[in-house]
Amino acid sequence: MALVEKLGVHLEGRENLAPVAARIMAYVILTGKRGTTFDEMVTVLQASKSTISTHLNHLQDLKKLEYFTKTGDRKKYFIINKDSVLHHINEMIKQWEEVAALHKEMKAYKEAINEHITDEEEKFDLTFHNDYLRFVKDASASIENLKENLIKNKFNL
Amino acid sequence: MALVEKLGVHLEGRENLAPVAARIMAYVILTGKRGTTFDEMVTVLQASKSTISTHLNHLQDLKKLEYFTKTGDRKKYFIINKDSVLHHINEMIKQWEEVAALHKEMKAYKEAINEHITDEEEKFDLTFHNDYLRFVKDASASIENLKENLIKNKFNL
DNA sequence: CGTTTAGTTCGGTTTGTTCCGAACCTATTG
DNA sequence: CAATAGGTTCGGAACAAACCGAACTAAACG
Repeated sequence: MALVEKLGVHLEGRENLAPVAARIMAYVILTGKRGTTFDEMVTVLQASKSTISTHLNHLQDLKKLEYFTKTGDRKKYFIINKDSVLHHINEMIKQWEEVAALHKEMKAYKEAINEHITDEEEKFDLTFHNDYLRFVKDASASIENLKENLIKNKFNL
Repeated sequence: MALVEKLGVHLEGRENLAPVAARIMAYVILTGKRGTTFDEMVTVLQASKSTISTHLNHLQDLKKLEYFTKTGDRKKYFIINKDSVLHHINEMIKQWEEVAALHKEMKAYKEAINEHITDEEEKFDLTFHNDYLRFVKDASASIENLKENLIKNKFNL
């Protein structure tokens, strides 16, 4: 349980989730493949049914959780999304593309203004955006690479 | 101003900053090296002096902003921290180290439990943590690499 | 030494988030 | 068909954050 809390705090900041939502994730991760049920979470996390219900649905919408069932059993057994690592990588790539697009827009804005300025000293310095763009480009490339490797490894096992 | 808002929204989510704090960052970035003053931000961002003051100090504590002065002028001219790209990279590395440490702790916890389980089927599956650890390790390595390159380029210019 | 400039501090209001309980829904079971 | 299991939905309470205005400080100017 100490680990659940610790991991919970981490996830709360990192993925910005509500406290209970983060604890659900933490608990599900630490429970592993046996899966955990709605009732178990209500008991163990000491939260109300409504809170668990809401967050559980939200986490499924975000594709962070999924569940399996057992024949002759109405309960759902929640586990983390099987390709959450891959999903996470894709999210990162998407975010970095967004950042790159923003920097390009800012650069274009500054370049447009620079055209109307004669004094070289007054002109916008673009190195910040250039540095950032290179950084993002390289970072994206290496993440993309990791993604490929991960996919390969998945099918070679 | 549309760009300030757009970039503001982005920074708000990404660095989790308060709305006005994010807009300050956005405005400072888009103003560039000429720098922007307290008063200018009060006017242009349409926020109170107290709000600007508080956030400005907070952003300086976080090393996101710094200022320069002009002789015979009491105002401070705010600009983004000169090595914010580097700072950002270091933050990322630190965060990933944290993630790695957590995964190691979870793995250790699961391994300890596995020892007391005889049925192979019931044992915790550790591939998730192993995948994640490899991912983090590789990601850290490539970011570390980018950092080196960036530093080299800075001094070769 | 009174006034202006540049900014800080504090208390309070507004706004937003997070969680809960109670009522409700829909299968299944005795 | 009443009861139970396994949830969902909604209104509101409790708490936290973000922001503001007013009063304040500290340096510099006239």
